[in-house]
Amino acid sequence: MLVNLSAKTTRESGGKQAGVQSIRRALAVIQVVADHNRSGVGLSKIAGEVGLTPSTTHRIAAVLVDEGILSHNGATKLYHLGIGLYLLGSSARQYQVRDIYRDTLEKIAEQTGDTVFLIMQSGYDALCVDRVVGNTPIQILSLNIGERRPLGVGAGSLAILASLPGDQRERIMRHNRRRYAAYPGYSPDDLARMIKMYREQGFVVNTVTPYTIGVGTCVHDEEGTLIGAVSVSGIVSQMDRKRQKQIAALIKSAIQ
Amino acid sequence: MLVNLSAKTTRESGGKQAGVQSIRRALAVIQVVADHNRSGVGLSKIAGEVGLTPSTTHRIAAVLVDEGILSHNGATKLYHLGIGLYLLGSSARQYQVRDIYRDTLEKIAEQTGDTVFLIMQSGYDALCVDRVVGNTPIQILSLNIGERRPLGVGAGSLAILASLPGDQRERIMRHNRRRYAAYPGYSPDDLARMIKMYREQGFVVNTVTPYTIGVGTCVHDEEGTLIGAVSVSGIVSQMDRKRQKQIAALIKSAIQ
DNA sequence: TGTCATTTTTCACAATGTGGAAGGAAAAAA
DNA sequence: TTTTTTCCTTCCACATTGTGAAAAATGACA
Repeated sequence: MLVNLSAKTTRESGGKQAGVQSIRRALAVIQVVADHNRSGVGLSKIAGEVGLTPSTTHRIAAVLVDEGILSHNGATKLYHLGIGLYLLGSSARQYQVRDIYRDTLEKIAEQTGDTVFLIMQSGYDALCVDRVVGNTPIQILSLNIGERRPLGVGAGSLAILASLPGDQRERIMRHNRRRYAAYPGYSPDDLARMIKMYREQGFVVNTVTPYTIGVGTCVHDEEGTLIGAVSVSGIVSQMDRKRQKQIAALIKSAIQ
Repeated sequence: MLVNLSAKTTRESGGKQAGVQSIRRALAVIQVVADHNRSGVGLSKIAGEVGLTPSTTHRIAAVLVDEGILSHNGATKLYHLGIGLYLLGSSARQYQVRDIYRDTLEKIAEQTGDTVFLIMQSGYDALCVDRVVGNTPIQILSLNIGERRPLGVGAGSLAILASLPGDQRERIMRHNRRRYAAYPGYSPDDLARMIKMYREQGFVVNTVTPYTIGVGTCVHDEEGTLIGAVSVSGIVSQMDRKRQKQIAALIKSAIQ
């Protein structure tokens, strides 16, 4: 074998799981085409960039075209992204707000030096839609983009829960009751206290990962509809009461 | 084998090409998750819908999660679409206008009964971004969504070329000179004549597929920037000069 | 505590995916 | 024009990769 992408000489060695080579390769092909989507890419260039033989690349690209993920121009022989990929991506519209708040998050991260999160509600969950890290040496990365937590767990997550109408909030908390048990400091009493805090002062402060503190507040659109929440996380020692208030004020002014 | 998705008993039988089973399966898994993206889906439901065993489905879903295409909630065991899929879909932004003009195209298709196309420029190509078929028994489907033609070939395509500034137009026509040769009725003289027609009367009429005629005109945004073109295709016998003008007027009023 | 419904891991087997080689097709050079 | 080069596509023997039944693990519910 000329190329050995995932460095696997025998099954299961190397660490990566086995049995999915071709799927990984297909995704790599799609990524290369995405990188050259504007002008299009030829087969041999794709093959070169993913490190496969032209024949294997051709077979993979042919299925992707057949499935509408890529499109192929018979005259120019160039591959572009297909309508199928766009439609699939459009199904993932939970991430759309990301584009709107990117700049705002970056601004907050720059001014605080801490990690900033954009959180949205998704059913009974809080979904992390975006994350920007600051330039402070210690960053809180316990929550990745695309990850979910029970609605209520985490600063942004809790801010959303607290600002929901009472009946919805009750239903969600009842549904998540068992899930809260996995997090220390999320007893019904703790939750009630934090929700009250949010309603009184307009932001919430809490801890999910030990030794860290998050400060969060909700984001609404011009009409006052709830969109999601923005939160900033740092280590406990750098998050005294005064700084918490400053950060809450900073978030609010950044999101207008 | 319990299930036989692409009906393939021995290699290469059945018609579909061999050697890509797992990629097709992975795409099927993504599609099922997309269908249940709002609420999330469990493994056994995915397995049931794509017709695979839980173990195979699990392996496929695990790679997709690892690659960020899907996301998986460890607590609820539900799968959702991942940020990776959204980002890939965002790379295919050439299809974005589609969402804006969908309704307009459908309206035109209903009123004319013919096939309506939304065409955009993409480099030296015209890209078919959307297509809506009418209710007339004969429909012109020679151009599929995602397909490309040299800019200038086709009614919408030609309308775009004709409305570009002179120097750009020259450069594109020079680049495409050889490609035009594949289409009858696309000599330099023919092209010049059709471009002149567009500039004089605001729409263009031409033939790519024999026995069919397309009528096309450009779409601009509020500021007058060129977005693309809309065209209507029907069979020659139903496209006399009078109807061509009617259709051109109809398109123009529909797109405002 | 035990039962039931899931998800996850394991493993022997062969079907699927592989890439070298050869055939085409089209562009570039002579 | 013909030759050379480059790139795309098809073919096929081989073994790596993907498969699914079964077993193990997890968790919900009573």
